[in-house]
Amino acid sequence: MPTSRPTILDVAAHAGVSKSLVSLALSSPQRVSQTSRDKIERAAKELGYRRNAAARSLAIRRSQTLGVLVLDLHNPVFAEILDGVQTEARAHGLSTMLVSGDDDPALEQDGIEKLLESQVEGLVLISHRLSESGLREIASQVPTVTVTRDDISIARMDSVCNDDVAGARLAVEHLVELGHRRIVCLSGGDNPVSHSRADGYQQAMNSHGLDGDSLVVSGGLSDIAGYRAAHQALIHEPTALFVVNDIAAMGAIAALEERGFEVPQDISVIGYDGIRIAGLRSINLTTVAQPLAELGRRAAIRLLERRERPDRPSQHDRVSAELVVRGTTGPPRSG
Amino acid sequence: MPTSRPTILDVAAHAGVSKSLVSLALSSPQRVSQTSRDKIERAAKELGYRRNAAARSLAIRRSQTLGVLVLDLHNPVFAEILDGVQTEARAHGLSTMLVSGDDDPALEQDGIEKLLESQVEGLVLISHRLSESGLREIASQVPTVTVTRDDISIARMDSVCNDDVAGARLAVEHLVELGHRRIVCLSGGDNPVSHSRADGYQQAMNSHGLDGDSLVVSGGLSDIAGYRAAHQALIHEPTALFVVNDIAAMGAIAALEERGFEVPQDISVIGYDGIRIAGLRSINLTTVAQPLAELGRRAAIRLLERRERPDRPSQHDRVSAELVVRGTTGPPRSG
DNA sequence: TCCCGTCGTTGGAACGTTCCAAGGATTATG
DNA sequence: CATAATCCTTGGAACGTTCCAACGACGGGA
Repeated sequence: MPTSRPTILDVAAHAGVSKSLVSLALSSPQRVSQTSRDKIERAAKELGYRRNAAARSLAIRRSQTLGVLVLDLHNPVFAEILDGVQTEARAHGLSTMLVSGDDDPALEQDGIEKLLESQVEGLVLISHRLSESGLREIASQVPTVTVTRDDISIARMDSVCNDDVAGARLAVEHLVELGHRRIVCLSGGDNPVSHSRADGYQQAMNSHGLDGDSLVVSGGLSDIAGYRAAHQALIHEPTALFVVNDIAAMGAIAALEERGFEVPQDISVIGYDGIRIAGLRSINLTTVAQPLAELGRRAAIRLLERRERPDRPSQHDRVSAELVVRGTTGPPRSG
Repeated sequence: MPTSRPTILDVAAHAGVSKSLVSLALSSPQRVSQTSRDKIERAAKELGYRRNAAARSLAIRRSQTLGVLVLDLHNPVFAEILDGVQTEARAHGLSTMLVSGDDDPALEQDGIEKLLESQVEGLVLISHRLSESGLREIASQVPTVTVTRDDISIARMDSVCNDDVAGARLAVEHLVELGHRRIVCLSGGDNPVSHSRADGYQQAMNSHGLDGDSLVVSGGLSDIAGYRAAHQALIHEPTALFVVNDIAAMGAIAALEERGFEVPQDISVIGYDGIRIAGLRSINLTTVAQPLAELGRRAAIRLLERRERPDRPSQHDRVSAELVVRGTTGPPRSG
């Protein structure tokens, strides 16, 4: 700030060597003599030298950066996925650049534009809402992987998801084992994820001969949506609810308590996602947990692979979710 | 990816004009003729041209980017603060680059290094844990503002905080108005924020002549810490708890319910921070809400100001917190 | 003794932009 | 009709790196 930052030339002059040698000392120290190395190190420290990432990325023609787009920073799953991306990226010497769509498609588009201008070497899209053609265009320019969605398949684009159908079955199995029969599913409305989870529910119910007892109430993915859907579900006197995401499950529990039902004594509730807060003592939600960080890690790995081999076939990873039994499920009262 | 990206020269050749004109058309279109502008636009679209941010930032000698360091991505307040930073930055045509310290001081240091190498034009530190000398060095290189902490004052560094003492008083006032007297404070351990909030509690208790009833139990800022501290607090038969942050308050509520107390009928609980999840139906926590996005917005503004006038005196903003009454506070049973 | 390989070092070109001084064309002014 | 002013356009230098070909010095093998 005081004056402009020192450059490699300043360091070179100060150390009495050429700029090339400074550059070399910075990137592969073992290739310069001990004496020069010392001089350079000292000079750099004295001047407070710091290399200029822009110049570097221009020269080497790669940014060493991965771009990450999240739909909305407030979505609690995002931080955990991002964690995985960052860990893996860091292990390979890459930085990550994050932009948030803030739930606004225009900003989302804008953010991607920024990332591409920054020459990111790969793009992780966590719950985007781009059109197929938009995706196709992006994927043609840079290695891209979508996390959480795999409804669109595009050449040169990979995806990483959990197996929603299997996960939902896990949830139902758990309830059935506890002795429940009248299990209602609170679905999250019209999106691929909710559909798959509702499917899994249906399959599991059928395979236990509970077709007659099965019922899907469609709501939304939010707290309030879960709250409302639970009120509706109560008409059918369920002994357990399978809610397709944790946040909505939290809303559902609020509704049940409001109506005087105790969870899990009167009605059991199981969610889906495995977000951290749902594990806090005051909620203690039984759920099907996605390995969120693992999703992020895999996404980063796919990107690194495709960077090596841009034309390798698309890969669609499925990681399996895991039942986490906590305090909101138990045997039914009369079971 | 297919071949290397088109550059401004490719566009120029394709449009039959000079590179300089293309550059001009991109930055100030009104200064080139209609015909050239059209040709250039068409050429750029056809080639899928996208400007190279690295080259640009090298040439103009500024990155147009703000750096943000967060202590830990999982901290629920972070997203909301970041929101404010991004909104403000965006309004001024700046991007933001986020790095997370992941609760590890080495990574934190590393992240800052990365940001500085990227020539960020300002740095927002959200709950850092740097030493004073570390801070001083950073602030000497780039406009810096700390959010959430203002215990260290350094030339050329600004800070943005809420007024914890006043906020804590607000909480106590609320409880006193409801008729509570035996109000216990669950503090968050040995950090500046917790101390200030406990101070505010003490002041408010004194000013209502409740010195005799005041009691501070020291715990931590986590869910479990709140849970444990609540158990301790119960020994003193409080009618209300003031917990210095929302997450710990959630833990405290869990403890109370476990011991058979109903909230707020038997014991009222009020938190501090105003994190979004605590407002969900299933928690519905009364709290003192910091204007989190506003904190972020202000931080960005300070940075922009200092970018203009690097040597203006340090400014320490205090924004005021606000009482948000929800479902966990009410009149005491016998009041 | 001469040549060759190795080691440490160097200047120059390149990366893709922006900016500036200056060029040419056209129009306005005396 | 000459000159000035305006508008649009241009080439070249700069930004701070990395990389490459090439250099001299030095030691070892023939």
